[in-house]
Amino acid sequence: MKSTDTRSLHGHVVRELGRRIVVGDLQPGDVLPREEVLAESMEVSRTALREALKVLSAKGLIEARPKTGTRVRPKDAWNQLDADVLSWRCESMPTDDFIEKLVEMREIIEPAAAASAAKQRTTAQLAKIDHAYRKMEAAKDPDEWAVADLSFHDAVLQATGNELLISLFSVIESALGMFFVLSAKTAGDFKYSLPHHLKVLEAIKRNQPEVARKAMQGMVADSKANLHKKRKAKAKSAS
Amino acid sequence: MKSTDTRSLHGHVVRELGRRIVVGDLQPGDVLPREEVLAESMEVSRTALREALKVLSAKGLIEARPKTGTRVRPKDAWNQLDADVLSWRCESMPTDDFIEKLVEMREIIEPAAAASAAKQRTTAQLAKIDHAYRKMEAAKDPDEWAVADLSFHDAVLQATGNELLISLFSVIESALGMFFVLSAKTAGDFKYSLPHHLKVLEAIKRNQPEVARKAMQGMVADSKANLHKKRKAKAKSAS
DNA sequence: ATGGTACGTTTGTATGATAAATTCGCGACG
DNA sequence: CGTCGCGAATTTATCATACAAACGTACCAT
Repeated sequence: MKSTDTRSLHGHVVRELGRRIVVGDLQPGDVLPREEVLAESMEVSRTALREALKVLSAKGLIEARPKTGTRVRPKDAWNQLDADVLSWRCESMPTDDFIEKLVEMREIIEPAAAASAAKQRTTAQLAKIDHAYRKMEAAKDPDEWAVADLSFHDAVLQATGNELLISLFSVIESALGMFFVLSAKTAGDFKYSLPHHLKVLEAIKRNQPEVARKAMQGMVADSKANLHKKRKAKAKSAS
Repeated sequence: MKSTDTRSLHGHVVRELGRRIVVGDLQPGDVLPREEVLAESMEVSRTALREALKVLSAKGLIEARPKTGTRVRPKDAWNQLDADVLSWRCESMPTDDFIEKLVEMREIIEPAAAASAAKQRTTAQLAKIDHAYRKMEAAKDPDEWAVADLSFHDAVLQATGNELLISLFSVIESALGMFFVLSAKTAGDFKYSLPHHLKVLEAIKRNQPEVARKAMQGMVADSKANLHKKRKAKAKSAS
């Protein structure tokens, strides 16, 4: 997923202000300093600042009005599914509660996607899924497996033919990815979920939506349980 | 859902360019004129144009690089779940295919939300759902019923406690709403789905996730069938 | 032929000025 | 005494211009 690059000047301002808002440093209802002084405190020109404000406004984080000033909008107006908003939350607020919500989204999306793929798939799309599966099978190390795994799930989503679903998956997965980084590497047998993937593949091949749904449900549930185990182990080692 | 207002100057440019891209008038890979001439053709200053471009960039529609120019990004980079992008698609491309995808999203979200709500709900959240249901029951005309219906579904989503799900629902529903506008008004009995809602309410009250899921599934399926009937009737009257 | 360097084009940033919009207070009138 | 309307002040919105930085391209040197 593409996020605003922090190299450019206004990009840095977007990230800085966005983080402050998402983190809660700036709370909904708060009015920010007027553009002139805010620009000075950020050490950028008013032009660059305004471009940043427009971007944050597009993400639903702020709202600017003449005379009143620019204020932080209530949380329910935020574009929670924006890639940046999500990544900012992940950077600073890795509370178990939030990860739980991400996992819940995955539990909803992936089984539904598998079922839809089993209905809609073309042979070309099936071939891509099959190809990804073979890559997983052939993976020699956790890194190879990780990219193959991602392309498998991506291929399933593509097979639904629903770009809304694809976009949603892409956002959620990239956010969850931040917590999965070392997941596969620390696992004793990184291929343990291969049978799950095979079940999904077979069901999609045979056009059995409900079988595919169940199989994917099992896979996600397994992954969830694994994540819990990891987090507990991490918490123990930290204490 | 909050969309960029078209009253402001750059807001108008955002909408104009956004529409052109989403509609396909400007295709992925196309490079648009350089800022100076584009600003002139839009009859705005380069400053205002650039603010608009930054917003479109935040939505993933375009990408600007020095020397190369600004070009339209591939469709799979677009923020398909952005409220504006969706509404632009709805304005100009009301193909049955796209509506189908929106409905599919709803079929995925709502039953899952109902199940989650049945698990997580607080008594306060239940009270809100109940309150919305009574408003539906008491509705005297299709307009009253429409707002009560929306608040019912919204209350269910709120009860999941998952702001990601809430945000997703909000976007999808507002897009679908554009096709439902006259739906209730043209129905002979606009309260026909009241029993469905009651089933969902009862299941959530009794903390029965799977019952709630099934009930909501039935409701959405019914709504889908109704929409199909409407579209066929409309197509017939048009011919 | 290949590699590096100079140049031109386009976006990025800065600055200052003016327009438009909205809130708030003040005053007039009922 | 209350209410309505008008004016002033403040803040964002827009504009015009200038300069800096980045990137591709082409040319030159080896």
